[in-house]
Amino acid sequence: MDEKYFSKKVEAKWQKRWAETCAFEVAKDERPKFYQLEMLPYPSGNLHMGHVRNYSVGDAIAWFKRLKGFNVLHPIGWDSFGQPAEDAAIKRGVNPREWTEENIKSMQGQLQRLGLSYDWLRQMAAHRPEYYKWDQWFFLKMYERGLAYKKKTQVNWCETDQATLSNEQASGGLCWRCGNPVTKKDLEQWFLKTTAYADQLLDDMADIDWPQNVIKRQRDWIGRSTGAYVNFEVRVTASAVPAASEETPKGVTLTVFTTRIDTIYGANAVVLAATHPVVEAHRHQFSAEVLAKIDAIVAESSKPKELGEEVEKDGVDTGLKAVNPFSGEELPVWVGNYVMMEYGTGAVMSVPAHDERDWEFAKKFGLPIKQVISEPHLTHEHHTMQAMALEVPFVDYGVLVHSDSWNGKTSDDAKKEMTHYAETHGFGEAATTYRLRDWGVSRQRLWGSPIPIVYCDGCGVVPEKYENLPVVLPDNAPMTGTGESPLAKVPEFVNVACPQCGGAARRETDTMDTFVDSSWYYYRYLDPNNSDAAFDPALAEYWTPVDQYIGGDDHAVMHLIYARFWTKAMRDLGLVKFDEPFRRLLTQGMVVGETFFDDSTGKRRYFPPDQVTIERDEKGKVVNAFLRSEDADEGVRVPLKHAIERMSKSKGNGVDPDEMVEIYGADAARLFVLFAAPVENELVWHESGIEGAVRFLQRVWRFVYKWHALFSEFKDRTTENTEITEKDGKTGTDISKRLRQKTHQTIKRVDDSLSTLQFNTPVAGLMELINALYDAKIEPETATDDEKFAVYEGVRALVLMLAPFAPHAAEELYEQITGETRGIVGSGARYPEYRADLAAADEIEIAVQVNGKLRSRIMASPEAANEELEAQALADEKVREFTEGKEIVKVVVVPKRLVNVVVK
RNA sequence: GCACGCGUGGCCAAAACGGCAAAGGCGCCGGUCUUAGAAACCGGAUAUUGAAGGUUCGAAUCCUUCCGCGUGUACCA
Repeated sequence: MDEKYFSKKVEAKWQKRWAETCAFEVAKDERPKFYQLEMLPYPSGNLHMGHVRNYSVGDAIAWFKRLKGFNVLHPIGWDSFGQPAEDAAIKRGVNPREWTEENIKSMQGQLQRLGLSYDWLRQMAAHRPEYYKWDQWFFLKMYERGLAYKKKTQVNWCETDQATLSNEQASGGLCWRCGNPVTKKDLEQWFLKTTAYADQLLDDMADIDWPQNVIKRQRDWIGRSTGAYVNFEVRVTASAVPAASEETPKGVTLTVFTTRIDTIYGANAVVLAATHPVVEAHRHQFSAEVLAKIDAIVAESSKPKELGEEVEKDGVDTGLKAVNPFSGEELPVWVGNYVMMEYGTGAVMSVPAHDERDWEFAKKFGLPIKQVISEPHLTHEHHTMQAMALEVPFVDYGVLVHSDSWNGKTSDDAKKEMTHYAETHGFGEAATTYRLRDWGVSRQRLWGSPIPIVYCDGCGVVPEKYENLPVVLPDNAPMTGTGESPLAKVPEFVNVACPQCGGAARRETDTMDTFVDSSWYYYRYLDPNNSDAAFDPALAEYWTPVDQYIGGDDHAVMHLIYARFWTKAMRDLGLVKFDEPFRRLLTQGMVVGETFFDDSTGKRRYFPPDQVTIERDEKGKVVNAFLRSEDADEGVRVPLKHAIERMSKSKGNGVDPDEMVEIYGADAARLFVLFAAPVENELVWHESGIEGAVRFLQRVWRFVYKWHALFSEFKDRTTENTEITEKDGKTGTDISKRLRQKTHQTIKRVDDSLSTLQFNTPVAGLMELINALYDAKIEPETATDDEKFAVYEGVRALVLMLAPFAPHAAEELYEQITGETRGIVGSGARYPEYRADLAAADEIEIAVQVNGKLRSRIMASPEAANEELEAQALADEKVREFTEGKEIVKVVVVPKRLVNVVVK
């Protein structure tokens, strides 16, 4: 054993050993399984610290579960379709496939140098025909079941990326990739019917263990709201219509969606989206002024909007009238810019007294405001005097007033009864609407899975035959970056015989959104080489669902909704038997770093840290930062500002994982990343922090080095039954007893922490344990048998518990102390056994307070009765000083913790 | 604007049910070693837990208000 810890040597040795022994390759067996999954990376060519964090966490869990006796499936693959490959092709003229394959190769090397315990034989890559064949297979299955369909719509279009975006990808009106505003464009698109599963997507979240914020975002995204459709009959009044127009549309009704049918007596108008069909149908009846206004609203709404921009209410009275079916009142029909055709029916009843938007609208256009819901205790007032003027809209539930026979009902009751009334009278029904839209999957891109559809003049839209899959991407498509489908320019691809009639036909030239690939990749890992099916359902039955999924929360609505949708569709195809793919989800925070910049010119100019001189005060707080003199213009001291920002090359605060591994070792890098902050928090990268991780590993190493010769005399060292008889812990010295106590407390602490997905606290626990081993000051030469055993037990446990965080070092140390050459994984070593009797002290310290202030401590057995503790506390000398001559009001005893004496 | 989350030494952070005088790491200070520094090792100091009220025998932990920060979201009827 080397006296010092050399990370490179240890890591090389164990990476080689693991590979040779196929240590992490698994197959179905008798053990309980654990499926540990991390979000697969896009093969950009470079790993960044965010990946390191994600995969270090996953690897820690994988190791922990292995030590706990599970058969752990821990795979990795490549999300290798997507835009950057195309960009590289356009910019540098490289072949996207070759570019992608090379990147995969280099990133795999980076992952291996980190020593991540993946089963490499299970890798999948989305861009390979063996994989995307099954994208197409699924697409056809969905097509058969009506879950894939084509329609012409306004799609979200990013001018910068020249790409269509799904609703999820255009959230907030900004492109998810480049952050630029999104515009609208009319295109024929393929859609997957995510809305068919809207209720399940919402309701099944009750059964999964996910972070609250992700669940909330999905819930908001699906946006189910329950209410009612209510029909308003449209009338055209003579006065509002140009004289030329004679026709009075008969039987035209406007259906509005409302969640507050109880407020219907307060409606002052029906407001329509500018593109509402009823508006379109009556265009010829509107005055030029009205038409101009409507067109202006349409034009305005298709413009890109800045994030956070408030759009002022606008609208126009069309002159049409609609009849409130409850009150019979005739209401004006307006067009309003705040009503969206995409939601509900594109028509709302405007109730200004009880809705903020309607309130604003009514205020702007001077429409009447009538209160029909009252706070319960004010109901009486509303009936004895005129409605009091509201100062703000009253949007809460309450009691109905000014609503004919419904007066006095609560909002809750009225909603139910009025909906029922509308139903029985044929002018409405209960209804549920969703914000969730179907998933637009067509992309006018090359680097994705071709959509397996053929257009035949004779037969129309024809699905490709299953036996013709995969529809392979041609290698020679011209890439122009103009936004047209590159595949359309490849005649050999486009021109094809119709699968149905054999006649001349054309292929669909759009490809699928790359989120299709990531919707089911975790099933392909189960059976990566299967050429007859996406995977064998029998394997899925053993390995899936995924037990623990880890990734960034930027995928909270996109990937995670699509993957859930896909699983439900697969379930209905009979491929899996569960509803949810990911039992437990963990979202890790960003890795950020300190940046230094000069913004005196109004623009931020960033400088890498090695060009910066930092001044600190006596406590170490940064007070000033300057551009290092040799890098600045002569004689000028340039003050710099500093901030904590997301790592990026342009800001000079990026950290290259390879470099960290080179300098400090993979173990230290991983240990630091796990220790520095709770996983879900931001992680601020400090170079000094990783040095601390190295110091800790060295500290453990030194301790093992000091003892390993002695341990080698023990026989059968892999278990706790050494020749040194294990004592029951009661007969040993105080020192060995205390050490064993710390060891067993740590065993429990680390176990509990890892089970609850905390990674920083168990590392702290291991640090405390090594500190305790040093602090015990036991020397190999002079130690008693008890002490030797206590040290051995502590070290062995420490090393095993270290494996999830620093596996290479743990393996090496384990071999050194136990002599086991097959290693931790190879020998199937288990997590150390916790013994509660040893973790508990036989005498514990009890704090004694007087009036809540700590005044003394007493020693007592953990089993001591409350009365005993009370008596002992009252008898305590220091306590008596404070209770002397005072009346004891009461004594509070917290078993095993403290006694509080309350005096007056 | 709305919703949610957070605020603990200079920094990152830990503390089941409210219960000891608030872990661990980084940084800082001192010492050993060294010609000196760095590294390494050893030792040390550092916190009325954002503010103000309240509940309680007892509050970092619960409640109220305020301040500060972060995230999500935007006319969803």
